[in-house]
This record gives sequence, C-alpha cells and structure tokens, in this order.
Amino acid sequence: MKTITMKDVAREAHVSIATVSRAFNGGDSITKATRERILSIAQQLRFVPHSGARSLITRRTETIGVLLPDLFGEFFSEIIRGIDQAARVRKLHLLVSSSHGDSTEAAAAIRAMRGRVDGLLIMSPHVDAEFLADNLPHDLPTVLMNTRVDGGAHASFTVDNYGGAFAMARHLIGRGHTRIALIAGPENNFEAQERLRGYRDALRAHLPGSEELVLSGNFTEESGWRAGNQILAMTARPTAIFAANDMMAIGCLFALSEAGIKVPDDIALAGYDDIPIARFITPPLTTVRVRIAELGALALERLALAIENPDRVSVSPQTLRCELVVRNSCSRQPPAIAVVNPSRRVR
Amino acid sequence: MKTITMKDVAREAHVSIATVSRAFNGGDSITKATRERILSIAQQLRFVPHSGARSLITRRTETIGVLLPDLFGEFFSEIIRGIDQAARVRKLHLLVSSSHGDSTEAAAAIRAMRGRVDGLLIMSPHVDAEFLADNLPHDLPTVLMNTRVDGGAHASFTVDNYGGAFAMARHLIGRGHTRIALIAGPENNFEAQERLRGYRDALRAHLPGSEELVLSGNFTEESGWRAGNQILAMTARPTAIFAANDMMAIGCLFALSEAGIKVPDDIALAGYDDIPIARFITPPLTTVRVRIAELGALALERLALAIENPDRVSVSPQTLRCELVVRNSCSRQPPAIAVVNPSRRVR
DNA sequence: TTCCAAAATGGAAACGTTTACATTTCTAAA
DNA sequence: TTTAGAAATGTAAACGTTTCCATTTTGGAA
Repeated sequence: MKTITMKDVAREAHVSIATVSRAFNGGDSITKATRERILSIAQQLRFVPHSGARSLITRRTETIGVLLPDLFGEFFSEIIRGIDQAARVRKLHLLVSSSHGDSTEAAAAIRAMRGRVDGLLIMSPHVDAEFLADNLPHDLPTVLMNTRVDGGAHASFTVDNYGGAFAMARHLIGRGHTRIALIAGPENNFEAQERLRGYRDALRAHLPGSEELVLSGNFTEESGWRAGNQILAMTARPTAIFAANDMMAIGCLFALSEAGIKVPDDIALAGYDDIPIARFITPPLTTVRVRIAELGALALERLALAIENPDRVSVSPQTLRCELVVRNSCSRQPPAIAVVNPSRRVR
Repeated sequence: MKTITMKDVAREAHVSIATVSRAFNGGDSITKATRERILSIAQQLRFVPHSGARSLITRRTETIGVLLPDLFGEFFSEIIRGIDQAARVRKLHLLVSSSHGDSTEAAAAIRAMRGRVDGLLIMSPHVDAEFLADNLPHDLPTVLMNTRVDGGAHASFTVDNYGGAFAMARHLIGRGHTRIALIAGPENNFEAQERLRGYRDALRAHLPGSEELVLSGNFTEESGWRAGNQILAMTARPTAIFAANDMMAIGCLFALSEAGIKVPDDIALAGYDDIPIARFITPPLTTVRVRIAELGALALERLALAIENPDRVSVSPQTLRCELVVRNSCSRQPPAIAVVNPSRRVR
C-alpha cells in the first residue's frame, strides 16, 4: 500500500524526477518518445500526481473555498449549482464548508481553508467587517454573497431584497388591497430585514396612512402555518398576505385551507424566492424570483477575476434585481401568468 | 502582500519554527507562557497555518472528495446534505466535483483529488469496475453510492430501487388495478433499470398474464408530460400510471389535467423519490420515499471508518430499503396518508 | 552549591512536487 | 570531422509544515 511518487516513476524510467514532472506538465522541452515512455510507465505503476505537493510550490490550488450557513433545500442547492457551473467553466474545484453555527466555527472553517484554496466565497450570517478583518488571511481574495456589506474591503453580491419586497407590496396595492399583512422572517436575518423594509416603504409610499400588519416568522413552513392561524383569529382580517418567503407562504396556505378560506378568492397570498414548489401548488404562488444560481455564478466569476488579477480588484458591491412572478394566488380575475423559463428539473 | 509563514512568527517571537508549530498543535511540551506569546504574535501578524503544507507531511487532509454526476435539484441537494451532516460530525471537509459529463472528465476529477483528500465518495453513471481500476490511486479509500456494483473491490451503498418499484406495483395491484403503465427512466441509467425490473417482476408475480405497458421517459418533467399525452391517446387506457420518478409523475399529471382527466378519480398516479414537491401538489402524490440524505450520511460514515482503519475494510455492498408513501393520488376511497415526518424545510 | 531527571527548545530531515540553472546530448552547418 | 547552438536532461533548492533527535534549560533533591 506504499504511496507511489514521481521518484518511483523516475527510477523505473531511468530518468530524473524533473523529467517525469515535465512529462506530465505540458510541452516543456522533452522528447515525444521520452514523454510517452514515462507516461506509460506511470500508467502501469498507477501513479497519479500529488496535487497537494504540486500546489505547495506553484502556489495555486485551482480550488475555491465556499462558506455557506446552515442551509437546506432549494436555496443551498441553487447557489451551489450556480457556483459549480461557473467553476466548471474555469476548471476550478470547490471546497465547501457549510453548517457552521456560530462565528467561531466560521472562523475555524476559514482557517482550515488557508493553503487549500485560491479564493473564498462567503455567505454567512455570522460574518461582518470586523470578523473578516480578524480572520481572513490577508492574501486570500474574497467575495461576499448576500452578506451585510462592510466598509468595502471586499467585493460583494447582494440580492435586491428591498426592491423585490417593495415591488410585491406595490403590486398588491395596485390590485386594490388596502390591508396587507407581512409574515416576516427572522429578526436578525439581513435578508429578512430588507424584505420587511421594502414592505414598509411601499406601504408608506403608495398607501399612506395604512396600518402595518407584521407577523413574525422564521422562514419555515411551520412558522407560516402559525402566522396563518394568527391571521384567521384576527377580527379585521387583511385582504392580502405577503410572506417573506415561499415556504412560509405555503405553510400559511395550509392554515387557510384547513379553515376553509379560499386563496385567492377570500384572501390573496404572495411569497418570495420562487422556489420550484411555488408553481406546483394550488393555486400557483405569486412570488418574487430570486436568481440565486446567477448570484453564485457571478460571485465566482468575480472571484476568479480577482485571483487572476490581484492588483486590479474592484470591490464595488453589486446588486441583483428580483423580478415579480405573477401567478394565481393573488388575483381574482383570470391570472396573468408571467413565468419566464419554467425550469424543468432533472432528478 | 507577502505570505506570512511560521518562519516570520518564529523570528518575531525569537523561537524556532518547531516551537511555533508546537504552539499551534495541542499540548506537546511547551510552556504556557511561550505558547501564549507565540499565539499573540501570530494573531497580530495575521498568521494562519498553511493546511496544504501541513497535510503534505501529516498525510492527512481531513477532506473527503465527492464526485457527483450532472445533477440538479432535490437529489443533489439531499445527498450533499446527508454527506455534509455526517462530515461535520467528524470534522471533515468536502471537496466536491460535480457535473462531469463523460468518463474522461470523471477521471480528471479523480486525479485532481489525489493529495487533496483522504477518501473518495463516488456517484457517477460513467463509473464501473474497470474505470475505477484504471483511474483510482490505489491508496485512496473509496465508497460508491448508487453505482453499479463491481467485483466488490469497494464498499458501496445502493438504494433498493428494485424493491421499491416492486412494492409500488404490488400496491397498485392490491388496489385492484389490472392495467398499470410505467413511465420509465433513461435506458442507460442503472436506477431506472432497477425500477423497471421491479415493476416487471411485480406484474409477473402478482398479476400473471397481464400486459406490460412501458412508456419511455428520461426523468424530466417534460418527458412525463409527453408520456401522459401518449397515454391519453391510447384506446385502452391504463387505470394506473406509475412514473419512475416524481418529476415525470408531475409532468404526467399536468398532461392529464389539461385533458380534463381527474387524478385519482379517472386514473391513479404514482411516482418515485418523494421529493418535497410531492406532498404539495394536488392531489398529493403517492410515491416511494428514497432516503437520499441517509444514503449520503451512511456512505460518508463508512468511508471515514475505512480511512481510520485501512486494514479492516468491509466492502460488502449495503442496500437501503425504500418505503411506500401513500397519499391521495392513487386512491378513490378516502386516503390513508402515511407520511412519516413531513420534512419542514428552512429556506 | 551540585547534580539529575524532566521539561522545553532548537536543528534538520522529511513530505512530493516545480523550476532555475547547469550539464549533457543532439542537429546540422562549416 | 569539427563545432556551435539548440534541445533534452539532470541537480538541487525551494514551497511551509511536522517531527525525530539532540541540546539546553529548569526545578528540586541531595
């Protein structure tokens, strides 16, 4: 079970290890005959170059570190998909570290990446400017995703949660709703805060004097269900419910149907994210599409650029627009479905 | 932008690099005072140990390589989740490489992992015994997931697709159906083949003399839709449709409703996988639950064991049972819902 | 104070590559 | 043939750690 190294191949082929190295790495000066002999010997010895040792001296790992929070389901899947897709084009590998519950764990994850990656893609609620300043090896290019932007030390990509929520609230107002409830996300969650802010500002701007109806939730289906029941118990029910994400909208929908309340006839319902499930439920959910995969791809692209060109780095934060996806769940009249490219998914 | 190494810390702290190393690695013999001094200097120098160099000599990377095919959506997300969860417990990192379209790419991915990982988790349709023999560095512990099992050189975990499909077909037969169609998956897909085999054997065993009705599909929603339309065009329609995965079942459901055919009243419909969407559609889909996350977790667990204990490796293949999830989509009588632990998902 | 074991520290060789530089071997023109 | 220049190959020093030994320091007991 001995490890086979270049030295073994070199001995067997009666050459120096430098020549073996050259045989493996492109067209340096080496005879075709020698290369082929070496390669064939390597083959029959089952030698595979040790990329770890290689990158120690080349100072390149061709790998990107990806730090994600404790995420399940669509969101995780989508962002990784986008990153992976872009990484693949550039022939980069992905070292992922998800599920770190607190900032200590996040710090440990970052440290563990040192020397294994050429750059870092970070999305973490535990991360802020100070944390990064303290824990980031200062020679490691880093791009932030959907993270509270700091002093501008790093490039960052953010989804326009504020704009999307604003647009959705305005849309509901445009449909004539005057009592619009929001099922909010976790209080300490940056994205949830932005969506709440968008809702508030839209109400202030387009429905002045109206009452804010904010129910608390935590992005889970269950919390949406609970919020739905709270709404059912209200004396003056809203005519529209805007859930800060689709899973809560779905939970809320269940609570409503259990009580015999019809969507959209009795009450309008909207979500946020446009997860795949959104178009399959009954009624199909009006929501805000977040181009998560695209976010990941863009972030990786920017990071790759920063790695190739460490001097000319732009750290200007970039925001991705969200788009309204109008389906049946909040219209009494025949629905104007505006599904762009209904993603068909392979198992 | 110079890289900071132990040497710098050593110089600053007036000690040797050996001592710096000891300060970082647990309780070797080193004074508390020295350690703290070194650590504090390291801190203010923003030194982070280079894990790459470290693992070159320790011969441990604390990283597992994960090879996945070109997968989107639930399946990918779930298996990664399971793997990640288990890896986290063992403090292992994950180097993922997905989306390799052919065996050449898969081989390249494996080679690139050499020296970066302690073991390999492979799920790939391009992989068979010969491929592995040719491309696997022979000192790299490997566990296969849902892959055609070979001569038994490696441990493997497989979902009991045959058994699940058999059980579903038997269930439909038990409900009194005598004409049962199968929408099959891709012909060259191992899992699809097993599901087809399960369907066939169940028919042969429990409905002898009955006709096999196999429509082709490729696991996409669209192919399910097409198959649905083929069924609509049949003169003698089946009374039940068993789609080899949920997405095709959903596509088929759309085709049926477009034609005004009611499920389950006019025709019964069943899927396979129990993806989250399955319980949200109308009617909720009867399907076979595949414990994908568990598969990933088990595979990682086994791999970790093999790494710790390279001598005592068990390569016996292990099969994971599937369970029937009976919902509304194939019962005329009031449904017997048997949802175990309806997974609530966080965004 | 002296001495000894134990504890702390330092020196240097690994780990498996790449690469600058030196050396050898070719090729072809003189 | 000789010979210069190019092409092929070899030598050895890196890369940033860990770890085996050897050496120095420490803290008591004699």
